[in-house]
This record gives sequence, C-alpha cells and structure tokens, in this order.
Amino acid sequence: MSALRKLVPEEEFALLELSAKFFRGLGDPTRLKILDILLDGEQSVSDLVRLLGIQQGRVSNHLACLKWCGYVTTASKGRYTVYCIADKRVKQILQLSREMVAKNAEHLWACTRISAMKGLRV
Amino acid sequence: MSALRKLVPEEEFALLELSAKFFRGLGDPTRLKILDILLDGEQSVSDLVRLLGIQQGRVSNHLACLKWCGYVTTASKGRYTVYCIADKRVKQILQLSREMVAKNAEHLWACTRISAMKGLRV
DNA sequence: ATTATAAATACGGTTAACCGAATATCGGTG
DNA sequence: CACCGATATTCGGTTAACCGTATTTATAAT
Repeated sequence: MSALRKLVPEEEFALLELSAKFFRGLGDPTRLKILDILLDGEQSVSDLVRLLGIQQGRVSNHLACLKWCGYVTTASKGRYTVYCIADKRVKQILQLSREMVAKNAEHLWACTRISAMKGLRV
Repeated sequence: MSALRKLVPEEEFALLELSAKFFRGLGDPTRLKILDILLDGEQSVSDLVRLLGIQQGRVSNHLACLKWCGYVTTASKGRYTVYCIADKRVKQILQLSREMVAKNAEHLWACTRISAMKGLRV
C-alpha cells in the first residue's frame, strides 16, 4: 500500500477515491449476501431474487453496483442473465474480513454509527 | 464465506450488518490515506494532522472510526496518543483491493455513483 | 495548581446511498 | 412481427455519513 506516496498528488487522490468507492461496494449487507451466494456458484437474476426474497429492481441495482466495482461478471444464458464472481481475490478479501470481524465483533457492534461522526452514542 | 448459510437468520443478518459496517470503514479516502501512512509506521494524532493537512477534529473522528472497526489500535506515548495498524490482515486486504482496483480502474471511475442507484449518468 | 498542548466530542448543514414502487428495455419464442 | 418473461432503469422520499466549526476533556510541564 505504501506505494501510494510515490504518486503525484492528483494520482494519489484519484486512487484513494477509487479505492474508497471500491470498498463502499462491499459496504451493504445485501450486496455481501449476494456475493456469498455467488461464491457457491453462478446464479441468474431471477434465482437471486428468489433466494434473497427482495424486489427484483433492488437486486438488479445491487448487481449493477457489484459489476461496476469488478466483483462480478455477467453472461447471457438463454433468456437469463447469469452473474458470477469475477476474481478469486473477492473470496480472499471476504475471508480476511470475516476473520477480522469475528475477532472484533463486540466492538464493531457497539459502534452504532460506523464513522462515529455525529452521534457516537455508545 | 459460504459458511454464512449455516447460520440461523438472525445470526446471518447480524454478521452481514457487521461486515458491511466493517467495509464502510474503508469506504472513505481520508481513512484509506491514514491507513496508508500507518502502514509505514505508527504516528501520533498531531503528526497525522500535519501529514494529512486537514483539521484535527476531522482526523480524530476518522481515527475513532478506524479504531471501532479494528483497523488500528492506540497507545499513549508521553503526551501523545500514537496510532498503529492493528492486524497484518489490514495490509493484505488493502493489497488485494489495490490489485483489483488497478485491474478495473476505468470501469470503477466511470461509475459516478457507487451504487448506481439514483443517477447512473454514465 | 495553573497553564498549555494534545486529543476527543458535539452540532448544524449538505450530499450520497438506500428503499419501495413504478416504468422501460431487451431478447427469445410463438 | 407481436408478445411476454427477464432484467434494467427511474423517481421521490428517508436516513446515514461527511465536513467545517466550535467546544470540551485530558495530560504534562512549569
């Protein structure tokens, strides 16, 4: 990560913005659940809608988001669009986060606002 | 990750929420920059304020957030509070994300709203 | 004890991200 | 070609996250 300081300010800024956006892609429980499902194998949108039990439009939006970020790819299969995990690193990142979250669950839980910015009513 | 389906719904929900919160901790460029700095070695708050060139209160808020999420820990050194990376997995996660972002930069860049929810003015 | 420096917290305003609901588009099939 | 099922997009409203500013708390040195 510390290659960061070798960049000119504009590049550094852009990279930080992109990386933040990338992680925000993982910052929603529905999207994490979708990835978890896809780690077991590709699924069509309709199947995801059924498995998630939420509205189709909402699923499509989350899928679009995951695709923009590079977490998933799509393929047309007959009349269905099938989504699957785009990169083996997705699994690695999720695994690492899983370990850290487990180690830190109570603390994370107590943090009612993630950024602790506004209320911090611990 | 697919151990997820083995949980009862409440546990699964909680874990997804926690993980999402965890990732949102990385979803801000300033916090990513702080982590990048700390990967080169521990720093006091005042040093971070100087290095980042932003206001002290803002830095403290971001640090609190990183601490809640388990990315950093603190120690008192003399009259300073020193922050350092809490876990070697932090570096691993950032490295993996770095690779994926590099591979996907243009696409990510084109996504003006991360969730592509509202505007999606590509 | 007082003061000064370091750090954390609080507050109000602004923007981004989410949801539900509705609507539009796309592509295969009859 | 026209339809229909599958998927994507749009819209309005709500909440959460961020920032700038101001203030408070804590700690150490005088």
